[in-house]
Amino acid sequence: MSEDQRDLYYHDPFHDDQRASDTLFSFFGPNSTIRDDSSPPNHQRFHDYMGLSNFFTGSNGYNTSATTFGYSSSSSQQVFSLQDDQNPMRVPGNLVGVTEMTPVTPNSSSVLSSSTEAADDDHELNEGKKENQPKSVPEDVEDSKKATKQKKKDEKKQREPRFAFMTKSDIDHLEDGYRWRKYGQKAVKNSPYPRSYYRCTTQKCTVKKRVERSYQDPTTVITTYEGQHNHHLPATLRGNVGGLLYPPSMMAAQGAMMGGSGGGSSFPHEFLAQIPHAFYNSGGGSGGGGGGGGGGRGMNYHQATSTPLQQVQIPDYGLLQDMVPSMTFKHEP
DNA sequence: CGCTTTTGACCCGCGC
DNA sequence: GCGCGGGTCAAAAGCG
Repeated sequence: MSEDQRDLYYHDPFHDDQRASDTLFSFFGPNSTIRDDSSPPNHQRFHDYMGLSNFFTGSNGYNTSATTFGYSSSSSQQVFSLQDDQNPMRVPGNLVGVTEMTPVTPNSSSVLSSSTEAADDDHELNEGKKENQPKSVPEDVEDSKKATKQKKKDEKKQREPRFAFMTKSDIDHLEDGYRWRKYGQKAVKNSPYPRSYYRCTTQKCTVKKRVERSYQDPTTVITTYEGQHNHHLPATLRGNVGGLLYPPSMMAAQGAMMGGSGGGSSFPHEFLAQIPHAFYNSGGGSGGGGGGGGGGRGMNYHQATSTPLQQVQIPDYGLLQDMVPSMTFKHEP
């Protein structure tokens, strides 16, 4: 694991106040932070989200977001956080912070500008690994294994862009509209909580995500997405429907959180769920793809706490130490 | 029966 | 070179 990740996991996200206050700054500038002190209706917040959404969806791609952040794509990582000063969020999962982690690679710009391609590469790599690294390696495969090794060396660290965020939730695996298959679990050093590894079950989709609970704040779940979905939300979900997670008003808009109306559900959880989607599939939400029927059953969100977020901070990301954009996110009761 | 989860083993990169 | 830790594989078990 790279240092950035290590920092994410091992630095104290919630207690290193000084650090965060030094690094956090208004994401959209003083007048554009997500802050609804005057308790505006939800759609007002979605207007605020627009800024964020535009930021994410922008004109497609990581470079855009990178430049929006004010630094080039050669930067290792980009971070912003959502901050809720005191007021409780009436949502199952409270979004705490979001982090985009671009690949740590010499030519990250190319990855950023063609992340789909990168995803395919990764897929091929994985396939190659599967085929060429069986548990018991026949001798005739040895050469190809070496070749693969060399190839991998050459292409080393063609990592997928990563995108991490923290949520306040009782459950680890928050529903985000996609289907995931768990493929591993590891104990995390210095943490009593294991880290789970998930892969998108959609064919040829190489998106992965890691889910772990913060050992500093067990109520906080750290989710890290890696890769880019090359498909829309699955039509059916286990106990959920994409269209429920993403109301048509949201789906119809370009990308996430674009809907001016917001359907009256200004859901940080939706926001949470949409971030990777919007980020990776900018414009992918066009046409209200996830129809799925608007109302009916309540969203099948797992029960999560509504614990007020007090001092919420993004952790020290090491390489990002001088680049920690943030925004304030207040929610009226 | 098909899909998902569990879990031990393995691979790999990195620091010492 | 070795050990450590993160990430992945894949067989077996579990589940609906």
